Amino acid sequence: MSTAAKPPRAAKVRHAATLADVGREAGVSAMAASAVLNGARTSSRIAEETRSRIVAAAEKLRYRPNATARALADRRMNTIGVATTLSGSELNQYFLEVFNGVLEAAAAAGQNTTVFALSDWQEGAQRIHSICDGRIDGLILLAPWLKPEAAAELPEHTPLVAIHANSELAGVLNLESDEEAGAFAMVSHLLSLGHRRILHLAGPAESVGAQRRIAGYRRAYAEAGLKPPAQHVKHGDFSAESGRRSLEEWLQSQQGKALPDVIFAASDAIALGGLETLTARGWRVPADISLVGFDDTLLARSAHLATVRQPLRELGNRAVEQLMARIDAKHRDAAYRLPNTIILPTQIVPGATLSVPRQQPLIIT
Amino acid sequence: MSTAAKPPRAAKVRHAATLADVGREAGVSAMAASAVLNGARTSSRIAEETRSRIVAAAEKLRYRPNATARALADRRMNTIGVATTLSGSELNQYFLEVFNGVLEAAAAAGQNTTVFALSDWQEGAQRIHSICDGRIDGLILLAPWLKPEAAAELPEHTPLVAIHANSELAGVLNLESDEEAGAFAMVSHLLSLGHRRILHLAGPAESVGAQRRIAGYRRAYAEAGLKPPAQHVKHGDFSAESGRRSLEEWLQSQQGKALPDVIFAASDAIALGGLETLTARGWRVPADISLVGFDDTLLARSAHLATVRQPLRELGNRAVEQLMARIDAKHRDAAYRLPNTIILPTQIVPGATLSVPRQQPLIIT
DNA sequence: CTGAAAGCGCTAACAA
DNA sequence: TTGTTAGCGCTTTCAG
Repeated sequence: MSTAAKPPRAAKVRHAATLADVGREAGVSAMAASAVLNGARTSSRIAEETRSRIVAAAEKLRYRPNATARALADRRMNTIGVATTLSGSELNQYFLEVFNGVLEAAAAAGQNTTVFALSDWQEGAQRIHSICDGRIDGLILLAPWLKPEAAAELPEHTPLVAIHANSELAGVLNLESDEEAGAFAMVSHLLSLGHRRILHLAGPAESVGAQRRIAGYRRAYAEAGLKPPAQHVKHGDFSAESGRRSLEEWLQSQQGKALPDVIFAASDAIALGGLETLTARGWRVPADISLVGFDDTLLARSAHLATVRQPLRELGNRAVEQLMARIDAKHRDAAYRLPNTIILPTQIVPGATLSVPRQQPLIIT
Repeated sequence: MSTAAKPPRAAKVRHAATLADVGREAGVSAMAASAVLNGARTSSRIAEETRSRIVAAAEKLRYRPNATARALADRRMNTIGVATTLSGSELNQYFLEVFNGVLEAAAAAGQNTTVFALSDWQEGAQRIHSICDGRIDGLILLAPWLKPEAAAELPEHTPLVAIHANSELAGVLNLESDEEAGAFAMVSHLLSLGHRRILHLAGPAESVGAQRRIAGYRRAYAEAGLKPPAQHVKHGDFSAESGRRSLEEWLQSQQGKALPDVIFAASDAIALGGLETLTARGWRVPADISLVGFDDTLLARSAHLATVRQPLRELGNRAVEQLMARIDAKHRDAAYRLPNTIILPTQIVPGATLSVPRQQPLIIT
């Protein structure tokens, strides 16, 4: 046997050279190496000569700092999480746009972003707890649907921010856009164009977002001194498939009556689904019937759909900004569970699917 | 002063109760707690009585395992990374679809997914190194464009898998779809419908993906015993904006000549951009001119664009599957840098934008 | 200016 | 069956 110090254990997997390796190579301690290579505010400055020896050694050994070790010592991963339900097959444009905003702002703040795809919000607080285990410094909840009981169980040690939460979450900032005002503005605009029979293809009855769009729809009629036609709000979910089916069902139930002047869909996806149904039945948009959506996703823009713009990307930006503020506060040992609500404005987007109503209404067959 | 043992340091930030806390509470050691609460294969089984005491203590203290500590000890984060360039404003449907596949497969494998948004592949290997620092167990490179020099510098200690790499990467599995065959099949189909003047709006000349589509386009003519019309390949990039502009430019350069029978775009985005240009000039699709794309993104499906399907979601699935195999191999101390190539088939997707050519060609004005 | 020591929370090996 | 010891790689006091 030689005198070579045998390693305490056959390292399972070597990640790369460590600070200790570098120190050994340069003939200094690991902390000297740390100070030079990663040292943020290690007040003690290292002599120029030592420093260059260390740098050379690091270079030679291809030293790479290990993020998990640093995270353990710092209690900080420099990573934020985004939790959402990416339901099955229908690709979610809403998610994509918000996510882009998150990515953008996170990158600007020097943070990484990890995505947690929940199968269902009902697994809720439990799952969220298991996410907040040190691997992320803060979490964005994207359109969470949590029961009040679940909300009370949310982790306390990780800053949380929600976007379009379906109910208030104790101690969690909620970011939203002014959906009621957006719906109000759009429907008022439709009324001012002369439309009267406005069919609203709404979202789920339990969704506050859907409720707010309906409220805006009703208020627009009210403030115009008009009454919305009976049976002109049809619930479904926010998907294209739902838009297709739900319009079809509605039309079947209204045979022989007048075709609406315009369809106001609660999402772009619904609108595009509805468009399929209209086209399949041979109606032309907007000559025979106008169509407007809600969200202003890329899909809408590419279809030239008139819609209500929600500032999706900006919601993502703002969520990150607020989350970072809370993370920093926590690390400064300040209060970081600052509940609050931020509401961004919505806005009407013109498009090729909207024009004035026909003179003579068509009849539903 | 009381006799209370003062803590060694005022804990900067408490994550949650630790195993030591739980052990103390239950009157056992931390490793007993570890064995009970997290213990995978800690052979020594704990007495039932102790176990329940530990579980109770954990419950009471709301114990949560700390992911970073575990990662440091295990050298494993149970997280995979996806690196890509998400260029500026134009939302990337290609990314969304692949990413969905990745998320799906990663979730099934119990892994999380973190996204690294590169500003540019040219920062390349350097940036990728800084990503592979223990925070992820493996990395998927999405459509990387790396110079050979950069490719040689890729990290060795982290398994890597590429999707649609623009050049072979030493030691990195590359997943792709058969673009040449897809283009060949589509153009052959167009020819069989009687189309002859097929304008190909291609991608960047340096992109191998673009080159392969062009190769398929040429081979289809060749195998049909025909010659492609002169000046009927126009380069651009893969975006809608490019499709718009590049078709416009081409049309301007071809004034007075016959309008092509059909446009074969190298991406759905290009096709949709081209559609705008055609519509703006008053041409109807497919009555006046047919249009087909490439990719089969959601955008194409929603526009009923005829296109060539690349199995984007499946590419994401497969990338994760292969990556996991390599990560596992590495942890078993087996070889994990297994270069290879996997090519998935492409397929023609019918759509409303394709019909037979006009009898009399229109003239470009 | 530099090194020694302790600890972040967890796990694997070895004693008891 | 359980506790002890020794790290994973890095940072941060605190002495020298």
